[in-house]
Amino acid sequence: MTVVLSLKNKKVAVRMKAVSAAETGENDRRGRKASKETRRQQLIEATIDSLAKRGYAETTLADVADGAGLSRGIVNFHFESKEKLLIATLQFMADEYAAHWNAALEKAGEATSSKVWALVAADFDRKICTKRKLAAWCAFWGEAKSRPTYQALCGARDVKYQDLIVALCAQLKAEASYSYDAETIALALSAMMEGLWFRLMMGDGLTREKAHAAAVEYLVTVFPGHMTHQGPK
Amino acid sequence: MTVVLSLKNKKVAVRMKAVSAAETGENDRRGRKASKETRRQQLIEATIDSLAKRGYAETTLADVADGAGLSRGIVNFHFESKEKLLIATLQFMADEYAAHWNAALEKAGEATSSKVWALVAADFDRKICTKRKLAAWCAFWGEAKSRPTYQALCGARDVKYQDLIVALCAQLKAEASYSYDAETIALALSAMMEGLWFRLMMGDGLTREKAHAAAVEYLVTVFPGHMTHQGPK
DNA sequence: ATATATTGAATGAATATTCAGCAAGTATGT
DNA sequence: ACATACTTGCTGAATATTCATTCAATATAT
Repeated sequence: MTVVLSLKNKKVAVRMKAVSAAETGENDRRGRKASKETRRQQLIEATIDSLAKRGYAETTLADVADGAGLSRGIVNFHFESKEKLLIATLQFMADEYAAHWNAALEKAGEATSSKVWALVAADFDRKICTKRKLAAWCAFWGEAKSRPTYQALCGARDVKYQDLIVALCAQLKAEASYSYDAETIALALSAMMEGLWFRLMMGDGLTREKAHAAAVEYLVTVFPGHMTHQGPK
Repeated sequence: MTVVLSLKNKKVAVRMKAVSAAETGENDRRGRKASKETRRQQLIEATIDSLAKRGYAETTLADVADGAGLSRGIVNFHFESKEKLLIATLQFMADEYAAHWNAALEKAGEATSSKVWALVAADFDRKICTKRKLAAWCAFWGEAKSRPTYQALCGARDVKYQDLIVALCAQLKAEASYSYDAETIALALSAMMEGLWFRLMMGDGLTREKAHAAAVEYLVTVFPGHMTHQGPK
């Protein structure tokens, strides 16, 4: 009903094209099928892609939107700002990571050694340990020091995780009277896993399997009474 | 009577004093005395500051110029572009790091164990291992995967370093017939040191000393025939 | 019909880059 | 000594670019 200026005729023509192009193919992404939550998730995935491919500094909303096959303004509609999209993305990865190691802990046996083994294995699981996700983590790490919000979510292994590792190491020490300080060993172990992640991300031909093997070697060496190369005793 | 130039708020005042400053002892930075190389170095230091303080994404040429107490156009005059300034900065840090561990290796004794000990100690030396520099490294890490130029310089421990560590581990193994695979141990060791760096940078109250102690604990455990907590045997 | 999701052009803010000009030094001529 | 032209480091306003954000128009679903 609203009357349009002369210039707008062009615009309309352009839009018509875009629409008909959209109708032809993909129902899944185009069309209005997607729920709000689905669309948010789709945008988060596109953000991880962009972070992995281009790094934090080069990640633009345009790239995210393109990656999701949607239009330019879409992010500001579903998230309020770029900043909020990035925080939601980081939050998602942190939640996923935490859920993953918690699940691994559930499935592990009662024995302390089984728990430690399971936690280490979880870190090198295909689901978590992909180049794509490691690269996205690393993109955030680079910015974390100067942004409290990121820092809180980025201590990839958060306080709860770190406390757990320390407690488990202390338990192992008590069981077999190893001589080392539990906190020191726990620090060394988790630092090593982070370093292995980092190397995987940088991708010098290091594989997940080799990285896991290095971590296992460490376990066997430090906890000889509890671990073998094949698994916990 | 000396001119103080630490406060950026007084930019105008400082600029005015350029003339009189030349007369005083301040001619190192102000005035026209600074050689091209000196000025480049000054700008590189300001860049490290900015990276450490604001992260890669938030580092602007304006901030670098302000940090150096110079004018806006200065970076494009001495370096050609922002990109080239950043590469020069990374190159500087990589050179400094390499020079540092090479020097440590020189000073170390002939024994293989002394060399390994020295390399580990070098990584946690005050000169290299400051929060400022670790933060700058981390800023580059985040971007490295998507930029070949950075990636080449960022494998903080480069090919030469990695080969050296592997060779030393193999040597120790031969001397005392440890059972592990030298490459695996070398990987674990260097990954752990990188992880410790990372944690120091994130700064959860971890100190250089504690980090070094964790690395030493590892050496003692893995090479019991060669190492003690106090040093190589 | 109304509400909701989506589009994409327009806007504006941030910031890298350019460049004409200034000033401090230096060389040459008188 | 002094003057003149020339070089070099530097400045900062102007320009160009990139990109997040906004919003009116439009499409789709209920």
